[in-house]
Amino acid sequence: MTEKEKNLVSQAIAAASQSTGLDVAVDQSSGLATERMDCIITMRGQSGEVRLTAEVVRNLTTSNLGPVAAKVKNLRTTGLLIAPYVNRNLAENLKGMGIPFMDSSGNLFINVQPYFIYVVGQKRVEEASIAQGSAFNPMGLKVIFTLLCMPVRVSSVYRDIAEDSGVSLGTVANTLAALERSGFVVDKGDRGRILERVEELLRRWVVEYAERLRPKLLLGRFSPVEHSWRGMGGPTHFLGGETAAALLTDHLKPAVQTFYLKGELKDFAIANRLKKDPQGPVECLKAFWRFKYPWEHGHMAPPLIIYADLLASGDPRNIETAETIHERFLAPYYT
DNA sequence: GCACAGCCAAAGAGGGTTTC
DNA sequence: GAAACCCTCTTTGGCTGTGC
Repeated sequence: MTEKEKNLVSQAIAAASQSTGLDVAVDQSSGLATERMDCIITMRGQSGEVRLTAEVVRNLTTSNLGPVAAKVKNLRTTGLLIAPYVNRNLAENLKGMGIPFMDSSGNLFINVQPYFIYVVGQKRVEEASIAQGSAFNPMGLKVIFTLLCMPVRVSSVYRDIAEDSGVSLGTVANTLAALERSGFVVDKGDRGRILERVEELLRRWVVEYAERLRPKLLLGRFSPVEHSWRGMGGPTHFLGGETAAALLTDHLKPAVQTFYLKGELKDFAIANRLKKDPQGPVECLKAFWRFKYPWEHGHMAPPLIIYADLLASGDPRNIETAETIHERFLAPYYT
């Protein structure tokens, strides 16, 4: 965790102690003082003690609620989301999903035996902005995406990684250095570099992608004149999100059709008779990766993109389908 | 000596904030 | 709402180190 994330944890703990009267603290043996992202929060009162594995999220919004929720749910122990501020709407959503949270203003939801605590509506306190580790800025996320799609690439020379990721050499150097500092990349000297804690890196990438990179990739939304997404996808555009997931799992009827474009938006819109509509069900994003993902569904975006799109939607059925995508197309390559 | 890989400093671009 | 300012991020280009 960065210093500012540690500060956020400290603020949230202090606020939680005040609003609940419980003794809330960080288990110092859990790794808060290290570079690890998680830490263990203990809550003690007359009824007993509970231990929760905390995940710090700098900027919790409805758009990244899905991936964040999935990440916390996937923790092996009971998770706890710590954010700078959780408004009433977000609090209701998190409570509905059964995800414990606390913020630096004293809002919190805990439903872990023997405690049930729900505090909402506390006003936002002045918050320190949480600095982002440089690996998880938009350009860094492109590099990490390349490494997650092709883990062997981590041992390639910087220039090849830069080319595949569509970023500069300096960005690759900065990103790999940051990943090394956080233990996601280990330099084995003559034996090259290796990716570590891949699953954790993947979960973190998905959250940060929804929040920081995906909004920058959005080229526009459209209404289809004809409803004919089946059979689409090719060298200049890839199916993503619900559209690809529907074909891969037969578990969804896509409400939103997502396309990642290599070519010009104008050409794609004309060819497919799309009408500009900010609320339309067709979304077009820029395909930022430069490599050919090695799988049989060449007309689709890489599975990591599909997985991230589904989680970013925040829809419970999409989140369920995302986990199917994860089990079938991602997990086998990381474990 | 040459080619390649990695690192680093400086400059530019872009986005956010403040002021009028 | 527009302009000015500031800060952060990213790229560029050159330097150094290493291997052949």
